[in-house]
Amino acid sequence: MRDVSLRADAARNRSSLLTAAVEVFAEQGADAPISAVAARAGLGKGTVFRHFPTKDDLIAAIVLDRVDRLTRLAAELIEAPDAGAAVLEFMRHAARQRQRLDLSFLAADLGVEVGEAQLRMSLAITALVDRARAEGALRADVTGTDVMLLMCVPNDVVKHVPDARPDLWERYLAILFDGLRPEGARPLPPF
Amino acid sequence: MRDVSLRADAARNRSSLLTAAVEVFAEQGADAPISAVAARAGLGKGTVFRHFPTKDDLIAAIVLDRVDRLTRLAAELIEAPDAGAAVLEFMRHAARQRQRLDLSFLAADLGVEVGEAQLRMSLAITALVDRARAEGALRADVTGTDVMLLMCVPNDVVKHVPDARPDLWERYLAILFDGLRPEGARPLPPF
Amino acid sequence: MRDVSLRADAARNRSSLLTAAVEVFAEQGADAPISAVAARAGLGKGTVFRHFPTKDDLIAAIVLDRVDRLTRLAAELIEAPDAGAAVLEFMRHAARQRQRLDLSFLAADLGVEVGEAQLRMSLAITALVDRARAEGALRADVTGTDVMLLMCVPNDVVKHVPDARPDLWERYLAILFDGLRPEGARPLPPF
Amino acid sequence: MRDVSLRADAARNRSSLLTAAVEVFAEQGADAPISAVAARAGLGKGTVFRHFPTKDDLIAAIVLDRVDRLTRLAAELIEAPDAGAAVLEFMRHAARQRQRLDLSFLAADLGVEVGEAQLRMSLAITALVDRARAEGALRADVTGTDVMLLMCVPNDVVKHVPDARPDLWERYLAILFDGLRPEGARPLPPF
DNA sequence: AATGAATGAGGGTTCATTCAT
DNA sequence: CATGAATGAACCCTCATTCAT
Repeated sequence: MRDVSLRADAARNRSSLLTAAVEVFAEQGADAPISAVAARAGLGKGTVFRHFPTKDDLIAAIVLDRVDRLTRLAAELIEAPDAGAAVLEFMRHAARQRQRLDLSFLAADLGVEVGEAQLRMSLAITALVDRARAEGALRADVTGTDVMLLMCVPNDVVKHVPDARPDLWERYLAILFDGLRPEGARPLPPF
Repeated sequence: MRDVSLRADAARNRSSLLTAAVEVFAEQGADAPISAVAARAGLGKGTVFRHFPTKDDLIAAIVLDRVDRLTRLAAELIEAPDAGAAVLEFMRHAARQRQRLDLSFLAADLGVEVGEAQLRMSLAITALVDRARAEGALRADVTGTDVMLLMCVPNDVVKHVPDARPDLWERYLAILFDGLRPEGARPLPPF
Repeated sequence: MRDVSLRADAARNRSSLLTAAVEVFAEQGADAPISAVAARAGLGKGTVFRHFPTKDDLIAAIVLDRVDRLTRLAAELIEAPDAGAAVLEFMRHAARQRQRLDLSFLAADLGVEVGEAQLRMSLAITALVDRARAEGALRADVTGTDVMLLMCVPNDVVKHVPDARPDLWERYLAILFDGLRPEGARPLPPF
Repeated sequence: MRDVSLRADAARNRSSLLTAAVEVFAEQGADAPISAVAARAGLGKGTVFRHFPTKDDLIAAIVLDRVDRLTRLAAELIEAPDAGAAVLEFMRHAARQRQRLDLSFLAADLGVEVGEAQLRMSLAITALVDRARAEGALRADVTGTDVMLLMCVPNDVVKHVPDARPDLWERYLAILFDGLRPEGARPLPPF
């Protein structure tokens, strides 16, 4: 009973830390000190290291969480009736994540676990995109990898606009998605 | 003549430093140590300081150079016969710069000089884009600011792909530019 | 009790650091490197920062300690039966502090806290001096401020004598105090 | 003819540098950068080192100048009719030098030349003081060394008073000199 | 002889990480 | 388990000094 409760505590702390880290890194960038994360979570600095032996581990955990979330989303959307709308919906979700951990969350050096998660996400997105393409909702020469690479663009772009309206990213998602549609598509350079 | 040669030495060093800094920052990110830049340039650490009193000054110099280059390019292209092709050419150039100092080079806190240069670039791009739009080469609801924000995307996107072919960015420029064309354009959310 | 012991450790270190800093600054001047202080205290460089976020904070802490000590001393001596002897005693104590942080500890830019402490000290000294003057133990035209400015002189003077006997400062305190006595006093230029 | 003019140039530069150094060190302290001295003198940094191979050499030169000046002054005053007034005059001169190179100009590690100059000054002052003491203008137990050590006190003391009237040092010279007079003198601790 | 560019040692400060309590 | 004190590597920056021009 006791260690159960302890584990509950630990799990709660781990979760607080992840939340705090996402916030802090979003606000201050990924080079924010660990102490800031600890403070935000209302915990001691040492506790962060108990849960994440390394700062990189903490970042990896954040990315893992995010990637898995997107994988699940893609898996759900695969059953949507309108595949094109599903891809758009997927990109909308990806872009909405107002986290400063931008495209770099695709970085290669985040450990095996994250790598595997990225692979799973890649497969799920590819499935989604393949279906949309088959239905003619996307241009013929676009792949799941393309979508994966592009999905953060709206958010990234907007990050550098001071005082932007919070939904400005939708504008760039729209432009981008128009570029993914079959209408008026010109042949793409190879991948 | 003599003091010219003196300055020639210094100017060459300054230029070496800028080149080295672009390379190093591209490889390691903008938080690479100044000493790495100095080493790459084959110069002493103190020499960097002599030319750029602050690391921020160094970064600002890089950005200033890049921005001014783009401004000049836009100014030249304004006279091109095909305005749409000119915008594409402009974006191609912007995307080709293999520098990790990505979109963030639009950041606000780089000093007045850079701010003014950014404004000049913004005006030049807007002129270019306005003309292309007037000719029907771009969708009716796209602005110079949009292009300015999007021009680095191809490069940014590709940076996270390990072992990518060096011209992969062209693929994403093509997608993006298709999104900027009038064909199949659906109305955009406001800026 | 336990966290008391934790704090006891930290407090001991803080105190070691202050002691070490006083010694090192006395020997090498206030521009001695922080690392020297740390080494003298047998602690890591970072520990100094933990306790005193800035070198100036460390200096301010030393000065604050010294000023408060003198304020307490003056407050005690105000009840002494012989006010003239009390002032002499006070100056003796002030001069005895073998610290190279000499008169400059009256410098203005040490932060509010030190400023307030200096004010308190000033008031306490003035009270002491006023009483002594009223009793005829000091010349009529001397003020607390004068004493405050002069109290470090014996120590300062002696610091430049190589191989001086350790109590040489008493000689100059005697001369100085004779100058503060009413006997043979000639009118002073104004403050 | 030419190298004569060159030497004249050099001598003028040397003198400019000394003046500039005195000013700069007085304003910013002795840790002011050499470049500040060079700038003040309107010369290049390298020229400073041509004249004074080391910063310490520059400081030594300043001190040497000052010490010799005081030696000459003492030598002149030895012939004054009123020996007591002569000592006071001497101290007045010493105190008037508004230079931040305070008492520390007695420091031991300034090189042989300065050491010898200090010795000469010491002898000259001692002669002056001995005569004044013999005439009963100074207390019987005061020595030339005492005066040498005390002569900078007025200036030192005042340096720490913000917004002091420029002649405030006279006040402390008066107090000090009253302490050196025979009236009311109490026996001194030994040297 | 003068200049100022180049150098690199050294100082203050930050922060990931370890560890005693 | 949690805490936060201690640590030291690493960074930016300053400046005395050297040296090519």
